Amino acid sequence: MANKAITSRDVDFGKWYTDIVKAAHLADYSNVKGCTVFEPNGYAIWEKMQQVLDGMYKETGHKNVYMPLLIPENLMEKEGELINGFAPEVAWVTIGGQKELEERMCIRPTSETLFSDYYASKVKSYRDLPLKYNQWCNVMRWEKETRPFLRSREFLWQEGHTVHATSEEAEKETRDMLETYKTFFEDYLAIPVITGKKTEKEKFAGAEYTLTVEALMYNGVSLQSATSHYFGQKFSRAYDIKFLNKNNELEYAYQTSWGSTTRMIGALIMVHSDDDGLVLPPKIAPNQVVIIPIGNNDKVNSFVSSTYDKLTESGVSVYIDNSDKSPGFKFAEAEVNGIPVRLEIGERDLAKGILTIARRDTKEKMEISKDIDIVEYVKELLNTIQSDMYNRALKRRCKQTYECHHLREVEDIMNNHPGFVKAMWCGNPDCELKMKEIHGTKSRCILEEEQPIDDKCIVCGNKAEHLVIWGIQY
RNA sequence: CGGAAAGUAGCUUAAUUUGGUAGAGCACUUGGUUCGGGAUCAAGAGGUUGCAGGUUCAAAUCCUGUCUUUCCGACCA
Repeated sequence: MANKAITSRDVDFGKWYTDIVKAAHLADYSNVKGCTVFEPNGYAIWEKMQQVLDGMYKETGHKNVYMPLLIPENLMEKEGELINGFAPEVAWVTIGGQKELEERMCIRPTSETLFSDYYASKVKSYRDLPLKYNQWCNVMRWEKETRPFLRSREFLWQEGHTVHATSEEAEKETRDMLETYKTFFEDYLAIPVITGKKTEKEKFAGAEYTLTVEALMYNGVSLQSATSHYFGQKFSRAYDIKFLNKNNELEYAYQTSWGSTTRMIGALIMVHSDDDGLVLPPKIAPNQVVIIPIGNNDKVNSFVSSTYDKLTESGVSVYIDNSDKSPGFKFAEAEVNGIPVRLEIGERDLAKGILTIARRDTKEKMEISKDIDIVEYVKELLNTIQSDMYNRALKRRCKQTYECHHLREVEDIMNNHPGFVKAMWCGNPDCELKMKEIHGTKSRCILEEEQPIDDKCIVCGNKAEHLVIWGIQY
């Protein structure tokens, strides 16, 4: 039976999304537009994401730092493209409501300026390089339209900023971090992604180029999910980050930055969840298993606690729902919250020598012998759920990806059943603008490794340069 | 930032048209009986009607402003 508090995702996807956010207690609205409260369930997912990503960064030689929240105006403006790109959404600070500070300051929308200024003072020699830093923090961008997780004015993220002695090394870093994101999305979030290069029009303000991880949501809308930028010497020239190379020549350093945000929680919802609530992939679920005792007697209680101990010792995150709600209520609540595996332990089953185990993703219920090696069984089930979730998402994305050779095909697709459109492009920004007239279809990224599917641009018919994935974006 | 709609208890809402003691269901608290798909009985608590002004003997209701939310455009992770 469907959850009464949740609108069906096939009826109204936008409403369904916010219903899930509220029903699963991920976030709540505050009195400031675009600034939400991260509730325990939502924040726990973020902590898990942080834990995994942070481990990956550390393994590849990155160190965490923390930069100030405020950026002085003169620092912000040194690199022209960045400030031009961000100007409309930068929040400036006033004191006591009206009084401007002696030096105007803004709340960071991103921290390239702060890192670059810092690096300028630290980098003297090729021996100082590379510097590979990352920070976990909040940033503020004054968006017009907001949605929990997907687009908020304040959001949490990680931003990596690195400096290198050569362009080769910096470009490799840009690629490596893109791969890290891809691995994280596919192996942990169970979300298949497409990677590629942003067009000039869509790239990060101030970057030489931007690499991106793009995912397709259940409703066929695409979501830019993480980005990795190569800056070349753009920022080092603006901020004067110079070092002496091995030939004793003064040279500007090469930089990168890469980021991923709490938007990933939104992606998790829109790819996997259903009308009964959240569905979490086991590898990112703060709680992987819930044990629901049914009835209250010594036999049940001792079996529950020994099962709990075994699972906990083996590293499975598990909790016992000991509240005095009815079993049916607990089942429904575990489902809304997206707990991957539910173990129902009751007198009736124990008498028969069995346990009931249910998986959240398929809602399948199985009866297993109570003498089975529960740790092994649960671990295998968690792995199965993880890969099944990925495969289902991949299958859906394949179904929602279309090769197009004519604009009218794109129009037909975006009208009736949106998704990723693969089509050739000549490289002219005017053709991107034309494409945008079709329900706001934008280039998501340039596919770099796939074979061309046509020799003409789908918009103007001139010689095609790139195979591009197009989509309607969040 | 332009266009549209909404805001009454934690949630869903009644009373707004025609100004006159803000009422219910779910959730919550206490006690009992229950417990294998959102249990049930009894009692109880919870509101300056988003906020600020104005009109009036009287405002949830009418007027003005403002904030928040949702949808549609423009901007964006």
